[in-house]
Amino acid sequence: MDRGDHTKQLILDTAVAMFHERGYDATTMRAVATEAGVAVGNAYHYFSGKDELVQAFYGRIQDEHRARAAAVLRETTDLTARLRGVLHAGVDLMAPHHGFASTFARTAIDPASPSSPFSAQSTASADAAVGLFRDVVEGSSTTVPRTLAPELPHLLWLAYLGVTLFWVYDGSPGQARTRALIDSSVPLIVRLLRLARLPAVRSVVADLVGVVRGVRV
Amino acid sequence: MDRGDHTKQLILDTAVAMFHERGYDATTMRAVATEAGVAVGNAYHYFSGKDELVQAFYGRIQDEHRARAAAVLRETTDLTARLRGVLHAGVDLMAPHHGFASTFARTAIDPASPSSPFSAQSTASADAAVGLFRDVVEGSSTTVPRTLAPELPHLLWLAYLGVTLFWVYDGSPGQARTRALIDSSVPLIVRLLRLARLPAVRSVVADLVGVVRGVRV
DNA sequence: CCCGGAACTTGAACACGTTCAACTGGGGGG
DNA sequence: CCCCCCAGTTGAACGTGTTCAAGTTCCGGG
Repeated sequence: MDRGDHTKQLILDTAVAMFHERGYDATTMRAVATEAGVAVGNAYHYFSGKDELVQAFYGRIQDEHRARAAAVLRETTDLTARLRGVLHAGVDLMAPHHGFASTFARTAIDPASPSSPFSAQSTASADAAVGLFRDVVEGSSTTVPRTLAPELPHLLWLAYLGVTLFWVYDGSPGQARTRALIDSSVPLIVRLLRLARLPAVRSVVADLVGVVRGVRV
Repeated sequence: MDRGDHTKQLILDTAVAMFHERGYDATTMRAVATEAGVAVGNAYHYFSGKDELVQAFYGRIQDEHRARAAAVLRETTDLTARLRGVLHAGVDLMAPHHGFASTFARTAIDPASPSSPFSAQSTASADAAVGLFRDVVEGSSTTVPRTLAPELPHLLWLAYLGVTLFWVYDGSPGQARTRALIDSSVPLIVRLLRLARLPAVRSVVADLVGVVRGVRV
């Protein structure tokens, strides 16, 4: 633990508090530095830019999500409940921060940004996320068709990203529509998995797996 | 035609040229104004900000896409060919601008931005796009299941947005992977439409339609 | 011919994110 | 005990997007 770690946390906490109070754009680096009692240049000693403050904050949420998801997975082996629980846990955690969610989406969408889910810098956290959905599936009482099994965790991760994107756009009170989306689409996904066993559907699923495999980097 | 329309076009043309030469960030409003032979304030008289230059440029591409798509639809009634043709036309048009595509994605992803596909300002162009996919389906020789028909154009538009997002991330030469994605997923979509008639699949489709209807604004 | 106003044009000024050369202080080697 | 080193810290300075009060040009009506 270096000398400056306390300062770093202080700056981050101050920034997050101000993001909530005023929003991202209205929070200036000067104001964050002043409020935290440091010089503006010092903030840049710990964070390479304003974006990185948001990234660091999102990193905290991801850690917390993994922890809460693990708790959910300990409770049940029902696939629907597991998937639903993990997705809801994510939405629960992000809910207080919906106000500046669009800011994070804006930087995350840029393929060149380190905070993009598909960037080299995010490989570790992306792998962790895919691993989480692997746990969701493998620890469940539902057996997944062989052809689909290897791709399913990655597919569910993409679905989670999609839900997150929907959440960003969701202006309904308490993001109720995102909750509704999860509650209606999770059972649907599980039903689709059962359907994938039908002979008539199988070859389509095989092709679908091929497409998804092609999308992977 | 107002007095200043020529100036407006000149500024936009200059900006687009400079975006290609130097990229978005390295193109300053001062440089655009100087190069176009106007004062910086004048550029702001015609465009409310740097974003709007990109938006205006994208508007041009959308118009061109509609025109080329119409040409494709005149040629064939085969649904696969129609859908494939319309998607490829879009990728063809955007191809020369892949370099600063991420810039556009960055502003378009913000729900508060006028250039977001889901914003109030984009309603007209979104309706036009959904209408385009309605033409794709209705002018084809394939008959679509009744339950699915009302939602299909909107669904295909969302798929198109997805393809566009994939294209933004596609670093392969000539965005070949996006082409491959289109070529493999379009026949898959058409097969899924046929599959939707199976009694065992029907109720799932009904639920799927319900989810999609819930996603709509 | 003149005048009023609207469209158009100007560039200095502002606040911002970011950089960087200079400074400080405390801990470890001589 | 001293000195040196470097992580930690400073704030002025740079270039940016954007604003705005002030000018200029142009057209239509009196």
